[in-house]
Amino acid sequence: MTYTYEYPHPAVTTDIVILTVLDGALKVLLIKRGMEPFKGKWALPGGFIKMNESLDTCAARELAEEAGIKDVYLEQLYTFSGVDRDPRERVISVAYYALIPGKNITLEAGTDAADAKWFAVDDRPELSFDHSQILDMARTRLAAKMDYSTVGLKLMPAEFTLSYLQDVYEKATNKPRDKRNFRKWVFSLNVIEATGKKYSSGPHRPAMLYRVSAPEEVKNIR
Amino acid sequence: MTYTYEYPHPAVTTDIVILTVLDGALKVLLIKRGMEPFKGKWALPGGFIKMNESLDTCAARELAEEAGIKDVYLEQLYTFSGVDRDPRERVISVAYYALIPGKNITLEAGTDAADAKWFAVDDRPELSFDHSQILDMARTRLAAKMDYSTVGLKLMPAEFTLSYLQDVYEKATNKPRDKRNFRKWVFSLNVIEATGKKYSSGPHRPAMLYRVSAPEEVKNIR
DNA sequence: CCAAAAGTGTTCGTACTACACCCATGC
DNA sequence: GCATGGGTGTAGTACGAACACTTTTGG
Repeated sequence: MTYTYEYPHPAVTTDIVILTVLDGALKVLLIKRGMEPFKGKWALPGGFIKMNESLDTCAARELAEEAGIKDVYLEQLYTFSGVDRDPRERVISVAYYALIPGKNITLEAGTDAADAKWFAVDDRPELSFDHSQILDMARTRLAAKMDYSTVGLKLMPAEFTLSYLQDVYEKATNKPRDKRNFRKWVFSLNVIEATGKKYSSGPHRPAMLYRVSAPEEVKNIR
Repeated sequence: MTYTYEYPHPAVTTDIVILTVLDGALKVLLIKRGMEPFKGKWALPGGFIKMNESLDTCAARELAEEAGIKDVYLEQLYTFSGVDRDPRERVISVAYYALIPGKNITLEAGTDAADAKWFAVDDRPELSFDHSQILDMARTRLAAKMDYSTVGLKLMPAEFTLSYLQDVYEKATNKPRDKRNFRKWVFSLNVIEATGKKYSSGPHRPAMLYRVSAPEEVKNIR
């Protein structure tokens, strides 16, 4: 079956930058391409939009299909439209970024899950298409947004220590923070609460565990 | 001539929210539609992308064709993709916003220029498609961005007084500013410089005229 | 008792807020 | 000389930045 139009139409895809902090570094999930073009090279997960879904839905679907990831924070980033960005045909890509907790990540089997892998954003292979540019923009946006909103909490698991939270902030924004100032700042936001539990991780004082008070909400600061 | 694809492709358009401060209010340029759907109703200028142009180019072209406006600040806003946002066919719209100085505006004749008109954003007719939603987002984005960047200067003519600048900021962000504090703030940014000229507008002390130091640059603050 | 990370307060500087009067001009 | 908008300074407050030691635990 084919589809015919009176005027030429571009193809439209979503590409998703899936970010997390894992093993002490900001990481991105990449997929090894199984088909031309760029066969065997790494790329962001993504795919063509269907006629009966919105872009948000498309991004969420691709995330589930290609990476086995569901129910995560997903936000539209930017739309890329370079005329020659895809060698096959004219493709306009609406980029999204997703934030997921760095703990308890199991890459469930998707279509290509065997070829999905986490890479440190700062030590990544050459990417397909203009995906390197997209990744850079996602990273910049995340760093900026963590300073004026509470998106950073989307990188947190259900329960976490303040040291872990600080580490995630430092890795995601690539800036060191002072321990006492960071804690004062977080508490002043009124977005986390103590669970009452403690977490022992070695021969030293155990840390208090916290949770996000309103997990769904992302509020702007300032 | 027709165009055929193996899979269905959506149409892609750009829609442009052209904003300015005019007669003491934030205004948007709307165009009366000459064709169905929504014939006779007001809409944002915009149109379908061509196969050999990027979205930025498309937005700039539509701006020139439909409103006769060239060489202005233009920034991608968001991509709208509701399945039923256009009754004709599946259309994905990449929204842009443009900022232009409120003085010396002459609506040069474009294709539909006779039917282009400025409306106060707060007192506008019912809009076609989802353009009301797009306009609201542009307005919110502008107000936010004027607090942490120097985009606001894109609303300034070549030479302007500080009172006029303050008025534009107040109208665009919908918040009053203290005169002395506003002036201190602007000067601390180091983005405007005195021309040495004065401007008399009535039976009172004439105002100093200023210009933007680096007209092309838009820098982030904080 | 030793090593290791958790937890905790104070001081300082800067930036934003609030606020009221004199100045220069046209008529 | 009077009406009108243009132009200016200071004091108080709040927020971010810098900075070091005690606490609790496991081994």
